[in-house]
Amino acid sequence: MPELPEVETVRRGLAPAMEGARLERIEVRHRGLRWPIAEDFEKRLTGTTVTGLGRRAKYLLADLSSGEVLIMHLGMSGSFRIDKEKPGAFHHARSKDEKHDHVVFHLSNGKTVTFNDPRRFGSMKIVPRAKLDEEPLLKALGPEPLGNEFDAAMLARACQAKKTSLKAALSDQRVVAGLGNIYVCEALYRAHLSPTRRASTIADRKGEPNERAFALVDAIKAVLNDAIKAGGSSLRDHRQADGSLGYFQHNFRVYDREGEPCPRSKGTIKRIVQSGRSTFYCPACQK
DNA sequence: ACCTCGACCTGCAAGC
DNA sequence: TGCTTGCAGGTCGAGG
Repeated sequence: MPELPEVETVRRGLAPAMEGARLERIEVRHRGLRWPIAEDFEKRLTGTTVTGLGRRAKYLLADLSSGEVLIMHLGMSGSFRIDKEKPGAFHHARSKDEKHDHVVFHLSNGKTVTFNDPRRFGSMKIVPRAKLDEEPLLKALGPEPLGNEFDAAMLARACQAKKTSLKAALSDQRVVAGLGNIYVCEALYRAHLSPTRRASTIADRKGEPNERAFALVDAIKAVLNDAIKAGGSSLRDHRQADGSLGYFQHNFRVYDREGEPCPRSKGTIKRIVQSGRSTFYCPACQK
């Protein structure tokens, strides 16, 4: 579920609860995430204060007063929940939703932040801040799509020598960091570009961006900004409900709409498989 | 060096 | 109703 906009929405939801709070107690109920949670995880976190909560691509980065950084990834099915610990309250029986609560952060402000992840593709890792730029998880990541370094010239250069499809290139976190299956489909739709088109066709022989590269960069930025905006409003709704973060509904134009009419042409949305993942697009208006 | 594919997990919906 | 199958928003590492 979580691509860049969802992770950013989670970050914005968690920041008010976590920033400035001390981690009083860490409860790890299941160490078997994508990689096992380190044996010294609880010890390294307990007693430190979260000084800031940031994001790089789909990773959440919690800055700690200990001089370390907690790196978290939501995988496919991860989410966070904020609960207010009511002193002396009965705790109700564990519901089905709590079955996959793997890590619980008990904060000094009386709140708890719980990481839930049914499929356990998520991950958590602590690294010294001084070593963050050598961190293998982050080192190979391409530019942030909403940052200034991400532009048509850069994208064209990155795609110039590629033999793969545009879909595969945009899904590659080394080319641009934070897009996933949904937003790649949505961005290509907005840019009127076919997911099967060779990535190198957004550049000329010299690697200079062409019209398609400019359209694509604009589409990527627009679709991400729209989704973050939608996430912001869903945040307000969700917080009152059950505090769960990481999940919100928006209207995709092509994703998961196989067989439906194209919103802007006479075409019908088609589903194909590219490198093992579903791609949705309109063959009539995406060239 | 590049690219594709299987593997890691659980849950859910569709089909029989 | 129950079983089986396929599919899911990610990414790493093996193998071509």
